[in-house]
Parts: sequence; C-alpha cells; structure tokens
Amino acid sequence: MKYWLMKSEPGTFGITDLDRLPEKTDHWDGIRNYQARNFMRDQMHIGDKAFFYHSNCPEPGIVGTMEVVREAYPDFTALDPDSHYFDPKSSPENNRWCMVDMQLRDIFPRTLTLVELRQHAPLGEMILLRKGNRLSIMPVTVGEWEYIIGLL
DNA sequence: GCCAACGTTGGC
DNA sequence: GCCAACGTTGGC
Repeated sequence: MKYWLMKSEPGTFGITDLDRLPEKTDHWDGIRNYQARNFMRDQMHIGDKAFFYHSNCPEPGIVGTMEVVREAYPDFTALDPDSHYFDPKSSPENNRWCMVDMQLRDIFPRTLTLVELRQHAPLGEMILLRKGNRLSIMPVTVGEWEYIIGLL
C-alpha cells in the first residue's frame, strides 16, 4: 500500500464537499499534469491512502485523509467542451487524462497547516515542502505519513 | 493581486 | 532538439 497527498482548492472542491457526497466518494477529475497523471495511472491502487490538502486558500494545509476506491479510468471532463478541464487534443479513443475515485476517511479536528509542517525537521524532505513544488498529486513516505498523523 | 517557479507549446 | 514565449500553480 502506498501513501499520497492530493491537492484541491477548497473554493472549488474542499473536504466538506466530499463529505456531503453519497458514500463520501468522488472522482478526482481535472488533473492536467503528466507527472501527477502518471502517479495515478501507474501507481495508485485500491486501498492506498491519501492526505486531502487544501491549496490556494487562506490557510493551506492537510485537512483529512481519503482512500482509493477505484483505480485509474478515463477522465470524461477532458472530452466535454463545456468543462473547464476540456482538452481539445483528447478523444474518446485517445483520452490523455485519467482519474481515480476517492472516498473520505477522516476529517482532522484541525488543519495541519503548511506553516506548521515546515516547522518539523523530519518532514524536510517532503515533496510538498520543496521549493517550487507544484505537483497536485504526490507520493508520501510511510514515515512522513505516520509522523504527520502523530501531530494531531 | 503579485510574482517565482515550473510545465507546455510551437517555431525554427 | 533547442529555447523563447506563454500559461498555470499556489504561497504570500
């Protein structure tokens, strides 16, 4: 089993939005970065766990956990001309993009903010904390996962 | 709203 | 295959 971190803007889709959905499950659509896509397509498996990270908001940070409940399948929003995520270079026969289904596990009692995470030396190597990082889906090591859970 | 960092595109 | 121009991300 692997561990991940997945970013979403709470103004678009936050953890409370996931909490309100049937089965607390949704497809993680709109990933338009090859590295993030490759992680989903090649390495994410049912049962993997992921941190839900709120980005581009007043208090960026980790707000809870999720679990992979469906492995990669075509991201239909790439084929929808009305979608913000429409990709004219994708077709039903050759859709460049994929998504996975995620189910909510825990909502943390407080946000583990980016500011707080940066204060912990054991997390110094986290991809999230590296300068210039922009990945929206990234792997997390077991050590990092357990350390972060321990901060709660 | 600014802007640094980085990814993607496309001309050559 | 290089690289300038452009677009996007996301913290601040």
